[in-house]
Amino acid sequence: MMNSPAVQSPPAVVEEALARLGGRLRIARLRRNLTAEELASRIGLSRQTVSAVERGRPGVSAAAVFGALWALRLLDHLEPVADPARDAEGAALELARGRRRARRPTALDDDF
Amino acid sequence: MMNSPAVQSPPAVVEEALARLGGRLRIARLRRNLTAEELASRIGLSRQTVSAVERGRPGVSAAAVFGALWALRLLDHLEPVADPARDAEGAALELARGRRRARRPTALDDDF
DNA sequence: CGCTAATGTTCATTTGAGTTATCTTAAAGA
DNA sequence: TCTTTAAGATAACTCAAATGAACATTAGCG
Repeated sequence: MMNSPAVQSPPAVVEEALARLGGRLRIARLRRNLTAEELASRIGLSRQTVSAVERGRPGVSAAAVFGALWALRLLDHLEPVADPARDAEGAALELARGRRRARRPTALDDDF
Repeated sequence: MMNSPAVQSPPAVVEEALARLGGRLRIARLRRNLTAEELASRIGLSRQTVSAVERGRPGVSAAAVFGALWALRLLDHLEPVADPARDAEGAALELARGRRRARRPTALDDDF
C-alpha cells in the first residue's frame, strides 16, 4: 500500500484477478445467506473492509482476503496455489539445484 | 492492516496459509534464479516488501501477493479459487437463487 | 405497495504498511 | 579461502488501510 504504484494501480491482470476473487467471495457469502456485517464479525473486520475485499480493492490486506476465504470455508482452495510440485515452469528453469540464494552472474571480468 | 485484530493476529489456519504461500513464492523465485530485488522491481515494490510477502506477513496488501504470483507467472493458479462451480457447500446452502442481498430471518414479530 | 434491513458512501481519525537508507550477516562463486 | 553480494535488520518518514459514525439507497419480504 502507500505510495507504491504496484498497490495503487497494479497491472491489469492483477486487478482482474483481485476483482474476480472478490466477486466470487461475494457470491459465496450470499449463497450462505450471510450479511456483510455477519461475515465481517466472523473474520474480525468491519463491514466496509469486507466490502472492499469483495470489490477487489488492491490495497486490502492479504489477511482480510484469506480471512474471508477462511470464514466461508474456502481456504483449502488455496492449497494447490504455487505448489512447487505443480510449478512446471519453475522446475524447468531450475538449473542449479539446492540454491538458497539467487546470485547475479559475476561480471566474469573479461578484462578485454 | 491497522488496529484490526484480524490483520494483526489472524486465526492460526489463516496464518499458516499465508506462511505456506509465502514460502512457495520464495521457492518459485529461487527456481527462477531471481533476487528479491529483481522480483520486487518487476512487481513495482521494494525488496523488503517482497521479503514480507515471502514471510507470510498478514498485513501485506493483496496486490503485493497477487503481484508476486503474477511476476512469477503463477497467477493462473488462482483461477479455480472460490469458483462458484466448485463451491459445493455454497451450492448446497443456496436456498434463494439469484439473491443480491442477504436477509436476516425477519423477527416475525410474535406480538405475544 | 410499503416497511425494514442490507449495502453503498462519505468523513475524520488512527495506525501500520511501504518507502529509502544504512549496516550487518552469510551464502555463492572464483 | 577470500571476495562479492543477496538478504536480514533497523530507523525515520509518508500516506493510505481500516475503523466507527452517520446518512442515502435499494433490494427482500410481509
